[in-house]
Amino acid sequence: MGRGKVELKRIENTTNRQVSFSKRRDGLFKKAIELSILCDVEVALLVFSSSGKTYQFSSHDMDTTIKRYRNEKGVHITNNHGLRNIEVWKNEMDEMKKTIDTLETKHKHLAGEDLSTLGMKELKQLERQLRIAVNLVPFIGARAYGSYNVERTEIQGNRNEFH
Amino acid sequence: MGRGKVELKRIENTTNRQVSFSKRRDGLFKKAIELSILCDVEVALLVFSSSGKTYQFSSHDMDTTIKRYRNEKGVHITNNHGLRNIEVWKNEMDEMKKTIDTLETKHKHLAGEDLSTLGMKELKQLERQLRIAVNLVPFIGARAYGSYNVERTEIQGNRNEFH
DNA sequence: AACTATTTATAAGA
DNA sequence: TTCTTATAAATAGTT
Repeated sequence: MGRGKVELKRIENTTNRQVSFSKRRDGLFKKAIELSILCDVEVALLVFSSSGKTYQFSSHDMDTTIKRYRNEKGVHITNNHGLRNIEVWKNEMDEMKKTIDTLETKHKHLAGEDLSTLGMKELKQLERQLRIAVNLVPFIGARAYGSYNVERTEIQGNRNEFH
Repeated sequence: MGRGKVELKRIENTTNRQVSFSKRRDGLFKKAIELSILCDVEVALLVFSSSGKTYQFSSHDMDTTIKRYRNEKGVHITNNHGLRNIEVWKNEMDEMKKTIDTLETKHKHLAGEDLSTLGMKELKQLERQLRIAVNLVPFIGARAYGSYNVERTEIQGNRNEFH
């Protein structure tokens, strides 16, 4: 729209380019403002000149508009990715919680607590394991420290039988 | 530029407003593209229609351009909120990992494994705990099942003493 | 979605 | 630069 048509490519003449920039920049901002008012929409426009100057317009609030853009983008790309990662993390944490639960239960059983939840079979197995361990401890102790006094506690299971 | 001049205010007729939006939006994006190419400058344009659709153009890269804007504006107040949450999660997971490690080690000790890492004091304590447990099991078994045959395994610690 | 009468933007010239 | 002006481009209202 001028005395001659212009090709859509960088204007090589520096002066012409700068003059065109000035005119077209003003025009663009005017159009952006018009669009936002006439059509009642949210518009944000950022222009950085090659000399480093910043020109901006935002019909609402630049940061809010940028956030809105980021959110919409994020929902598409980042969020899917991020959510999936979070999902993985959650699962990992759930697994860890289960592991901790299992270990705590086993630990309690080996410490003679909460045995009422065990069946006969499990109890027998636990007893066997405890007997092996209780025999192993003084053996290891002796090997490690030479002198190792075993506890004098009576082993109840050796004296009493239940039928 | 049409059959009539338009006042710079919201077009009240919905149809007209939407048609104008469509035409002017296309025009604005065209102008933005032309400016960036002809004058070789960085341009970013965001438009959100009232119906929620997002239209965007950026001559370089939207995120880079937004960052450039933020830098110039000195807005370094990024959302550390999300990162902080992730940090909390990470710490929580680290704690859980530690808990699992500890429980696994204890579990091994109670099962008579890895005892060489224990000192004399810990060995004695472990032995005491095991004796209590091994006595407790048949007692619980009898209470729960009435008839409970104790294992016949000899308790080594009862026969041998280490000095 | 096309058309077209007008307005608006702007390239080149002064 | 800024102003002017011829012409290209955009678009409001119409079909």
